[in-house]
Amino acid sequence: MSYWLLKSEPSTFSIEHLIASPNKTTSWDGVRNYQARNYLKLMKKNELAFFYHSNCAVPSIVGIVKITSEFYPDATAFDIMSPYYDSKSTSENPRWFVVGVEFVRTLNDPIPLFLLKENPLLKELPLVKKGSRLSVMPVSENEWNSILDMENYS
DNA sequence: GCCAACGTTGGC
DNA sequence: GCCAACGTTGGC
Repeated sequence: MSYWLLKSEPSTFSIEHLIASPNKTTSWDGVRNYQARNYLKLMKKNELAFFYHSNCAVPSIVGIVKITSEFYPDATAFDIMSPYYDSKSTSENPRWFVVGVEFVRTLNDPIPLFLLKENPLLKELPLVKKGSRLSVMPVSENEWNSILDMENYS
């Protein structure tokens, strides 16, 4: 059982968008970074992930989601009208993938990035490292629990 | 294979 | 809006 963290810009797709989606479920599309993609491919059904809002006024972990389906090809890469189109990804040889994600809950209070950075137990989390742009990352069980411990103190 | 140039991410 | 850090591209 692994834990994860997924970044999204709320102006593009926020956790409110996820709640408003059919069955509160979506396919996590548009990942176009090899390291992030490789983590997507490791995700197993029923594993949990934090939902993080990036590139906004107060970047924060805002909720928890569950993996509902393991990786399959990202159709947006085949769609010439999509901003995520990639001519090098074909249905015969797909380059990019999605997983299915379902809303679990929002946090009682979002945990802002600056507080995550202050927690010495999270020093190794890629999210808090300078210059880190990774949009899909693993979270260790200890880190997962440490973050949940912060939920009601922020 | 190197690396300069470029485009993107994302905190601030 | 700025810009540092990063990843990718492509000439050589």
